[in-house]
Amino acid sequence: MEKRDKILYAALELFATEGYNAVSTNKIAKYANVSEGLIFRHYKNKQGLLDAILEQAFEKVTVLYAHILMEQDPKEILRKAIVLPFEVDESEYHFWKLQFKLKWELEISGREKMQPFIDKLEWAFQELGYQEAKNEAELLNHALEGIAGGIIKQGFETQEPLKSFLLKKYNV
Amino acid sequence: MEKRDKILYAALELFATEGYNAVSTNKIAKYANVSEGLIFRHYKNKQGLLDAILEQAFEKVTVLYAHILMEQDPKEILRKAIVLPFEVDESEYHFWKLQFKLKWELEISGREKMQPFIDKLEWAFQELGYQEAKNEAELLNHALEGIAGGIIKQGFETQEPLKSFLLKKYNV
DNA sequence: TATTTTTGCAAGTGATTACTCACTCATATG
DNA sequence: CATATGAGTGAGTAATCACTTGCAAAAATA
Repeated sequence: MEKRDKILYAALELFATEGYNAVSTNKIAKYANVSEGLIFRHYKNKQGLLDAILEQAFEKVTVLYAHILMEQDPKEILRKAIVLPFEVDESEYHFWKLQFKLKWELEISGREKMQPFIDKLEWAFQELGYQEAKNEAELLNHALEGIAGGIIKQGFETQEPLKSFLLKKYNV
Repeated sequence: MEKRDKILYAALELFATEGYNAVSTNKIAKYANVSEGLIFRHYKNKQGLLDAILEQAFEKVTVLYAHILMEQDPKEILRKAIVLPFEVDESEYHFWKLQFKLKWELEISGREKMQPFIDKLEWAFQELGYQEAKNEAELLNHALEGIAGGIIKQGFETQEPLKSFLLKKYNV
């Protein structure tokens, strides 16, 4: 692995576990086994390093949601949406944790990227004859975000019962 | 207001808006119109200042949940729980935002304090004849946390429709 | 092979960090 | 009045912060 990437992944892991402001560039360098100056040769500054990480994260999110956004069967949309948080690859765990952390630490909303997903949920609920499709979509999204957060903070198993429960509830 | 309290409220506001690690004691002192040294006369260190804030926050949370924990009518429990996020006093806004921020920035769970509330929800669902009371309680809790977070980040109005929607959904 | 470009490091930079110290002042108590 | 005490300050402290510089080795290009 190139040192440039070692820096990025070290920063990702540290940012995700300790937070952006709590991690110094010196710490990143030591964790990546690299001189501190090299960070600034490859990235403009600390913020630029974070931007590079978020860009990669954005790609991963895009891929993850792609299957759902392409799906045409409303029931299948709901099923895939519910199952989604439970099928996040462990190797991408840090990316997800960082999303949640930054959402609050730096007030990076992430809402814009989610909107197409929520819209698709709304459409699915509409197709299935739900009266208040929009509210149903917002509510399910809240629940799924809560589940994802629960998985990140307390582990997989704690949220597992909610998966089958939701699948049953929405009959998918 | 005593300077000791001015420090506390200045720190609360700054921590809530910018985050714990992003705010220096120098900044707090200037914001509170106080010498930096005074912070450390009244509080052991920066962490001690945060602890004092959280202690006050804990009392507020306790009061807020007290009404629900004392309630005996299951329907009324659900109704009060759903309405709760919408009735947070604006003067306590910073306390709430700080809770969410610290939950992720410093990984302070807050789960322990919530557990009696979730248990009460479960009991209410059980009384109302719901099959999977525990899952219903966890799900509603996730939704309500999502709504509270939405109120804090995007404002009251954005979540308003979900209130009446939930009240209707649970028939309370 | 000669020359340029990229990659990398060690040792810096000034600014900022959390925190301490020596001290003054106001009030209270004997 | 004399003295003890706690509130308050402003100038420090060493450590750490994000970031820069000078220079060498390596790699790519000619």
